[in-house]
Order: sequence, then C-alpha cells, then structure tokens
Amino acid sequence: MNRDSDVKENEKQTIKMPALARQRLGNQVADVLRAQILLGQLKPGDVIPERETSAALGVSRTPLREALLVLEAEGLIEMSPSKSPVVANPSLLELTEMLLVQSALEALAGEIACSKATQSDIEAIEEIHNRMVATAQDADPITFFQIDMSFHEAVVAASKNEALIKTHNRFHVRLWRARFLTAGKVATREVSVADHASIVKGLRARDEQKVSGSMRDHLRKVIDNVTAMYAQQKT
Amino acid sequence: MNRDSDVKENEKQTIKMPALARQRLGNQVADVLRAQILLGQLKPGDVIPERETSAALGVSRTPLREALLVLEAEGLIEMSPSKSPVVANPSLLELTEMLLVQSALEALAGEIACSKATQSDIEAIEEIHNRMVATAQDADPITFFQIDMSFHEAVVAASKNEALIKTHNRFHVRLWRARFLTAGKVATREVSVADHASIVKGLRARDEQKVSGSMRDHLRKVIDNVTAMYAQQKT
DNA sequence: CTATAATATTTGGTATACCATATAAAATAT
DNA sequence: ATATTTTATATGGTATACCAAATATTATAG
Repeated sequence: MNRDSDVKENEKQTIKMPALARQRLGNQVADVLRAQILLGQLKPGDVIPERETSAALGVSRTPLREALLVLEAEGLIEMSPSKSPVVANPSLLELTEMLLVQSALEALAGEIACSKATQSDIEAIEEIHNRMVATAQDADPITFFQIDMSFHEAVVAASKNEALIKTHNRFHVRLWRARFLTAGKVATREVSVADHASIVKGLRARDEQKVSGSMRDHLRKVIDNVTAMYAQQKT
Repeated sequence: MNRDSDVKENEKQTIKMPALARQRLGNQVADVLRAQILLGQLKPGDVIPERETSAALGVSRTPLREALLVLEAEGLIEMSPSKSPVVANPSLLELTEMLLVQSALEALAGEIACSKATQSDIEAIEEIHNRMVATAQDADPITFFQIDMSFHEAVVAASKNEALIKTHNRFHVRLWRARFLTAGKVATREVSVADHASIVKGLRARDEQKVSGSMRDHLRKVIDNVTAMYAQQKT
C-alpha cells in the first residue's frame, strides 16, 4: 500500500472525525456501575462509598459523584445526606407500579411498531423469538432471560420513537433484577413463549390492536409472577 | 420570657426536626433553573455558562454543575464537550414523540385513577375543571394554561402511582413551553373544556374505558395543535 | 489588504482541598 | 459497671485549583 498516495487523498480532511470518541468520565463510570448492578455484582442494599469506589475505579470523586447522580436519577441507587449511596431495593409496590407503567409503554410501542417497523425489523424480532423457542427447554436462566429481554427491546426499538425507547429503557433497567429472579421458573417460560408468538403474529399482520393488547397483557402477567415470588419469599 | 423554663421544656427534644430542611444545593439550583426555563426567562437556545451562572446564583461551580446534570437528564438542556450548556429546543418530531408517550401515560393514569382515586380526589379534579370553565372566556393565557395543566397533574396524581407520576412529570416539564405556545388560541379552549368535562364525567362514573380513552384522545389532539403551530410558524 | 500562523483567552472537565455533620469510640462521672 | 459526655473519625457536600481543548484574537508574512 502506498503511503504517499494515502496522504494526498486525506490531505484536506485530517481524519476530521472525533465522532464517537469523547464522553464524560462520569458517564463511563455510570456505565460501569450500572452494569455491576444489573449483573448482580452490586446487590440491593450494598453501599457505594465515594472515596473507596472512586479510588477503586482510578478516578477522582468528582466524576464518580457525577455517575452517582446519574444512577440516582435513574432510580438505581438512593442517596441521603451524610450516608453512603446505597443500591436501591424496590419494594413489591414499587415494582408493580413500574410494571404497570411499563405495560402501557410496551403496549404503545407495539401499536406504533405496527406502522413504523420495517419488514426487516419484524424479521429480526422473529429471529429473536425463534432463538427463544429453541432454547426454552435447556438454556441456562441467564441466557434465556437475556433473549427474553432483547425481544422486548427489539419491539420497542421498532417503534422508532426515541422518547419511548429511552423511557422504556429506564424502567427496563430498574426492573431487570426482579424480572431475572422471577424468570427462572421453567414453568413460566412456555407462557412467555406463547405470548411472544402472539406478538410476532400480530406484528406480521400489522394488527395494532392485537399487538398492543398482547404486549400489555404479557407485561401484566409479569406482575403476577413478581407478586408470587415475593409471597413465596416471605415463606 | 423566662429562659430557664424554656430550656427545661425543651431539654429532651432539642427541636429534633431537620425534617424538610436539608437538601442538596444542586437540587435547589436545578429548581431555580427549571423554573426559569418553564417561565420562559430562559428560552430554547440560550446558553448557561458555568462560571457566570454559578456566580450569579452565589454558589460554586460544583452544585451548579450538579444542577446542570439533573436538567440534562430531564432533557431540558443539552451539554456537549467544550461548549456551554444550552436550553433544549425540541423539534416537532421530538415533541410529537413525547406527546405520544404522554398520551399513553395519561391514558393509564385515567384508567388507574378510576379505581384508586378517592371521592375527594375526584371532587378536587372537578373543582379545577369548574375553575377552568369559569375562566375560559376571559382569563389571560397564562392563567388558563396553568389551570389546564393542573387538571392533568391532578388526574395523574389521583392514580397514586409514583412511577407514573414521576415519569409523567418528566414529559410534562419538557412539553410545557410548546403546549403553552399552542394553548393561547381561544378557539382550542372550548375543545379542551369539553374533553375535560368528558373526563370528569367518566371519573365520577369510574368508567375506566371512557376515562382512559378520553385522556388519550385529548392528548392526541394536542399533537395536532402543536403540528399546526409549527406549520404556521414556517409561514 | 488578505491569508495564515502564533498566541491569548474562555470553555467545560477533572482533581484536590476544605467543611459540616453524623456516627463511633473513648473517657469520665455516677 | 453503666450511663453520659466528650472527642475522634469517617462521610457526603461544597469550594477552589488545575488542565486540556476549542475558539477568538492578534501579529506577521505574502
């Protein structure tokens, strides 16, 4: 490859793309902490002392604090004066409230997706569904759960509504742990698969009513599952 | 007044209530800036330089910055590296997307409110509606608009769903300016009043279907109003 | 006078220093 | 030995100092 010719070709642009490079340190730290919370490495009730954590991550307290504020706004942690931030531990009431909102959001997403999704969007959703069907019997809980979640993400993304996608993701993250803990039961898997099949069918037919209703009902079943788990946990 | 007796009476409690006192400075600053944005004292496109603004508010850059991060998370301002934060100026597309989400949220709120609202909640909503009817003909745009908005807030609050209330408020704030600019037309007032009347009627009957549908349709009309305003503005 | 390069200045981003308060520990009086 | 007061320490909250990059300004070469 000729170096000189390359230089000549590029002489006017000087690469000119910072593009996806620069991001605030605080956001990167927030991503790390958020991932740790979702992966269960940071469990509800765990504290996140500022000095200790910032030192562990090799940053100063300023961006660490910035990250904590982001996570607080997302509802993943709780901060109170003179106390170390603590990973949020949503009550059953809070979870059901959030799931109700999520059901409305996903219902809307399904409705919009019927008109806004491209054919390849729907095919991609179908592909996720097929993978879920294939792994319903034997896959480990984590894998199955992640496929399940990606299905919902894909439908919401197909709505092409940024505000909706962002708001949905907000609850998605906060509900992650509780949904994971309840998704383990293989018994509920078949129901989920059936619900998803109905949603896919509706999307192919671009039947707004059907998809919207299916999404909504599907999510409301999750409320029952979570409630059941909490009741069982008390025992 | 006898000092000693006072001391004796208070000896056990020492006032003991910090209660509603302490809040982070950053949040207070965020409240101030948010209010300025909502009141139009800070318009879309206006910049908020950190040093200048923090000096004006009499705080250091740290809490000011904390406030900016909050407002950025709320979507009220936009921050980019090496540039002063700027008050967000949502496009028509963004506004319609947010209004669609808001319509779903308010529909859900109306539905839930039918079962969760107390009788006095409904009476309070009715009272707001009556005030709106009374001032529909002559009140200045600001007053009418504020009553209109408080009606929606009251219905959502009646759902008693914290996640819903918070999420709704998020969009409520971001949509505030655009809705205010479109709410001026007296022509649209009558339609709004009629819609609200239908909602109140449904709430009294605790008819979930009706209230939910009315809320949703009412909000979707706002999309048309906003779209019309943008089209007219181009002219 | 114009174009270009060097420099000064302003910006947000980050690190550090300091402060107030809440909590834990220790000392002392009962 | 216990209860109470005092003191030490650790925590988050805030202010300041410093840095890098982007931009505006000025000087200089053409």
